[in-house]
Amino acid sequence: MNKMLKMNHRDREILLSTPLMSGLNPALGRRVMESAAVFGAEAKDVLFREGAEAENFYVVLSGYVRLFRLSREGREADIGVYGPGETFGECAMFLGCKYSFNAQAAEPVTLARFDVAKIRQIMTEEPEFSMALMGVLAHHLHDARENVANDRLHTAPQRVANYLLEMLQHSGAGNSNSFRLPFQKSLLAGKLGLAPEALSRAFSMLKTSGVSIRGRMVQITDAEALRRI
Amino acid sequence: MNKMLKMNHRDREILLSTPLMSGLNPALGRRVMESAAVFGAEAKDVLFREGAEAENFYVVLSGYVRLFRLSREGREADIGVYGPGETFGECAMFLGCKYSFNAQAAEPVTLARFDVAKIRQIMTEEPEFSMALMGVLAHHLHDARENVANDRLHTAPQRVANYLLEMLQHSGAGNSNSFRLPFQKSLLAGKLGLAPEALSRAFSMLKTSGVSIRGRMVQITDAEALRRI
DNA sequence: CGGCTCTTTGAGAGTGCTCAATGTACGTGG
DNA sequence: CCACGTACATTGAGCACTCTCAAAGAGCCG
Repeated sequence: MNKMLKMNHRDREILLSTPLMSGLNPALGRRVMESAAVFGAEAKDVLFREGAEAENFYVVLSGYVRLFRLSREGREADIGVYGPGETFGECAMFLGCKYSFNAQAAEPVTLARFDVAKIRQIMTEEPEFSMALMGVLAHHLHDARENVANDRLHTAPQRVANYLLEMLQHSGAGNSNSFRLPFQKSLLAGKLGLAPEALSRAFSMLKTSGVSIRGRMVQITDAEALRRI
Repeated sequence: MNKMLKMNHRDREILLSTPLMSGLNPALGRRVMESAAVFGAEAKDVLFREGAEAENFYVVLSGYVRLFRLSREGREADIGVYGPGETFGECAMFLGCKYSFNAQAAEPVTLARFDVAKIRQIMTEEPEFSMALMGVLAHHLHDARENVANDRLHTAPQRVANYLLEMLQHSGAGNSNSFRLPFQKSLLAGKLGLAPEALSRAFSMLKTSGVSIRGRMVQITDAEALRRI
């Protein structure tokens, strides 16, 4: 658990193509990279807990990470799921340096860990980096609000249909009509604010709208019908 | 509607004590202020629509503003409610300069409107301002995620109890056990993701936990009982 | 006092959760 | 290579919750 790794060429490449870093000039990119260290974690490893002192934020290099909050009775609610190229935990820098949620590896992952103190210094000197980070924050904000609206406006089958259509866009650029779910169904259920059973039932309802599922493979024969759900 | 006003001393004072501006050095504060104009709007006036070109963001000087999204069938879901001293619409600057939600005055309001182009210029030159804006973004992000978790973890009476306890903190610093709701109950219902009827029922359930309501006045006789809900 | 809006109350239906049991996939070890 | 075990996924039944629709009540401003 939390095994330190040497940053290899591939890690570096992924980091540089991240929304956080892709726009930076080469010198600045190198400087930011120097405040990062790469490590691996196993499925279910806790990366940090709500309330803990935030000395780092993270970028996912491979695998998926789950952010969630706990109720007093111990029930969990997912707040977001982040995959390769995405940043998480950065908001704690501006919220009293305390994490406001829990983070857990949903599967074996490799992560880049950034040092908050060093990054904060960079921000005071390099507006270019601040702009990039604001972009990330704004994007996360947009996602979170979209989640709120989605939960409040749409039923389970509608949320699932939306998700499938979104995935269809992002994979194969629209020419293909099938793709692979990027992670476990139970994780997807959490991301959509559903119990696993509800996701399962939603999938079986969508069969009548031209969706077929085998394992993680999804095939969509009638995207129009999905949009009408 | 959208009546332009001259910025008076009081407006200036409120703006300067805002999270967005309170930390800035005087010269920078003046410069930021110069990119703003004050105006008033009536209840239900639309300030901007989802998808519209974002040339401004706003700070509330008085009254409350409602942010919401629309479903295809025309149902509305509130994403946030912002009051005096709070910023909204700033995220659009980083999302292709398109607003991603609708904004509407919930009552007569006065607002400061900031010019995005000028502010963007300031950001490239003044890291101090960027830091402040990142603080605002991070805070909004935190609120939005808290909303998601709240919706998914808590029932209507629990959400209302949470809200009342929060309000009790923020008003009177804890020595008083009563306060006034800052806006209409129907707006509060929307903010909490409830139909007005559900809010009403939640209030009447909370009567047995030492909450009494008359109009907008709330009295809490047993805060401990509320916490246990 | 009358008219309007906001709020409350009631009844009914839809939606998703919990719990429990069965099915299925995958990885391990015999 | 097959048998087994474990974790994941599906299915069913019952229940809790909140929405919708409809009507009655309260507050506010003219």
